[in-house]
Amino acid sequence: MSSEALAVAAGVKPTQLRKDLTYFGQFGTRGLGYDVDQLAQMISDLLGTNRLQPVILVGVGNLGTALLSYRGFEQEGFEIIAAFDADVRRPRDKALTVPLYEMEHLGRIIQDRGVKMAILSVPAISAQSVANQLVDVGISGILNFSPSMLTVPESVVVNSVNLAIELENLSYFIQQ
Amino acid sequence: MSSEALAVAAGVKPTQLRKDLTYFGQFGTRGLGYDVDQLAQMISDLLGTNRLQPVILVGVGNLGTALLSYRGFEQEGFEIIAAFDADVRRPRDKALTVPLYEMEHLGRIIQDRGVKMAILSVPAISAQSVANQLVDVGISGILNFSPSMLTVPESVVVNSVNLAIELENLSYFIQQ
DNA sequence: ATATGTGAATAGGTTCACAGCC
DNA sequence: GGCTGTGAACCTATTCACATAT
Repeated sequence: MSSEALAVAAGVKPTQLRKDLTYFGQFGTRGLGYDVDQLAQMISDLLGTNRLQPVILVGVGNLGTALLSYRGFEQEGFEIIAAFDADVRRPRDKALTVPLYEMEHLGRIIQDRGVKMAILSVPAISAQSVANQLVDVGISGILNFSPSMLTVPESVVVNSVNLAIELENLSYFIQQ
Repeated sequence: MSSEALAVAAGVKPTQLRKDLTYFGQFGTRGLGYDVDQLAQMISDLLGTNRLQPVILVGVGNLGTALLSYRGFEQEGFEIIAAFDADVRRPRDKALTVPLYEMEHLGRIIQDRGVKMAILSVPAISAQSVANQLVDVGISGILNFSPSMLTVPESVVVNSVNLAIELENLSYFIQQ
């Protein structure tokens, strides 16, 4: 497949796609294009999604519950192996398939299962305190859904997704 | 409040914050800083979040249900006034507070309520077809949660959030 | 003939440094 | 004295143009 065709599929320009790929090596054949399987394998290796990665989720409220039942993660090679909440007895409307634990078991489970990444879906007010706990037990990546700035050591990576801001963004660009 | 203090709160550099603000005007006082209330008002005007904006949601599955019960949107001035699904009778585990309609009522409700923006949380397979329907009934902004590239007319703005990609992103940066 | 890989050119965004104003 | 606003300098990212390989 040519960079032209791949670029159309990805919604970028062909030169952009080629330039980006070359930062990681040479994967195409001149006059021919790219081997899609080989390319997918390479990207999967690069992202670490070639083998199933265990992930935990902290904060099983509305959003947390939805993220637990969201199929998209496992399709990309992630498995949410455990969920944690400050109140495990709080009423929840769905029979969870993922085991739900008290916060005190965080350290043990992360260590036992070699978990590197955590999904954080707690209210803004407790986000920093839970982030601190995650850092303490050795988590190295946090996907933060709470609308708050997290302060963490340099060695820990935070990726924040703020759903309300995504809507605000859209609201700005459609200028009413 | 100084740009220094605001920048710390926002997690950016003070010069960045000042430069960005000046693209929309002059809001600070030299030697003194910014009036926070006035600044918040200005940004709210700019984003169109100064008055409550009606929004609809299409696709009431796992993620859609969660988004409906997510409080973050209304806090920022958005109200999800209606939800739509191809199958309104599909079993759902939560008593929805938002009215749920068949897709055929899309046009009428959008017109009646002056809705400009839609949240799209349908499976990837039906995303483009539903996006087309949204465009047809006059929606001008789509917040897309499905893992697919949407093709829409120039006049329509799409903002895509792919939760799995956000995790992959994190996975890459923590290089295992 | 066709399509990649890449240096050079261009565009875009961030930071610096300081003049200007309170 | 303190802090904003902003041109200039710098850095990063995208696009062009074409040599290179099949």
